Amino acid sequence: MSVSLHHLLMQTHTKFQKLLFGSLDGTLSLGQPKILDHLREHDGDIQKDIAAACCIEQPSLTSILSGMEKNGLIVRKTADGNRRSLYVYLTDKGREYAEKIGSNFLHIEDRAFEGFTEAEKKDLIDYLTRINENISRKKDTNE
Amino acid sequence: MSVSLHHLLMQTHTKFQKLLFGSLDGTLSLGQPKILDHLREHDGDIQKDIAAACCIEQPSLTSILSGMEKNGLIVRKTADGNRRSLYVYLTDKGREYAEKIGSNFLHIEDRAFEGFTEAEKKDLIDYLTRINENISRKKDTNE
DNA sequence: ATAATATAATTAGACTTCTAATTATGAGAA
DNA sequence: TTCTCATAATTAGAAGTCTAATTATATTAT
Repeated sequence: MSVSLHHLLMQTHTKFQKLLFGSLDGTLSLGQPKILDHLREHDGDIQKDIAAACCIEQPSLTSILSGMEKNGLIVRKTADGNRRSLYVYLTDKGREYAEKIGSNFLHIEDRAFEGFTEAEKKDLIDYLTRINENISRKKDTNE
Repeated sequence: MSVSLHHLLMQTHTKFQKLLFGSLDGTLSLGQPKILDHLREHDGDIQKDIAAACCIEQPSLTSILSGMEKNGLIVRKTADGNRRSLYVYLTDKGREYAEKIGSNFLHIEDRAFEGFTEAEKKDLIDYLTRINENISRKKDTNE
């Protein structure tokens, strides 16, 4: 019996996360890096969209953002007279950490791809994207 | 800027986990399935090895196993006059759930691999294995 | 044998994450 | 307008996860 896909995904994802976290200076807590990494390219998203992109539920995000706001990494604002949605923005301090995280992720990916040709890299990304689409699709129960 | 590897891993792994959990009957809590899946083929492992295989720290495992033992899914025993290591065994009830989990994982993997040729499947597994080795290796700091 | 070191598991305490329920707001229909 | 339904965020409470420190046991060296 060979290695299962889900076990490989678990192992690889967990190691990635731990490598990133270990590359930081101890200021951030475990749930924060992924949020900062997302905001780095999506500053101003509303909370609902951040939660979806970071693969966590909204209540989990509420909890993490409260800590981040208290520590001056982000601010939450309403806009357009819409008082239901909250728009989230990086502060200068948050931006600094976000850039650091982005850069560290790049280094870790370089290391992960050591020995890969460009074609292999592309294939892996394509395969994972297809896997992702396959399991995201609502299951066809009747055809 | 294309999708990053770590984001794809996060997304795919999380969806895998949620699909599996959603396929169960609500009896198990979130941390338990991966332990049962491991014990399915490694009954009698000591806790240290289970933690490593399931990519969690020992204290996290202690916490999950306590609940599982209380719910009659596993038992912990000493052996060989060694009172330091604890060997973990599935009960009949635990075995039932473990088999169910194994079978559900297979179905989810089938769905994940929809549209893949055998060669593509093999390549994906190989690539992930290489990624995994690359980021597991101690970093060469001086050569 | 005894002391020093290493190892397996646990405890303690903080943060993350989940689901279910609640609050507040927005949008659409009668 | 006003009622109903939908949506965004939060609260509440339980379980998972982490690191640091502790307990208990085993191994190694003197």
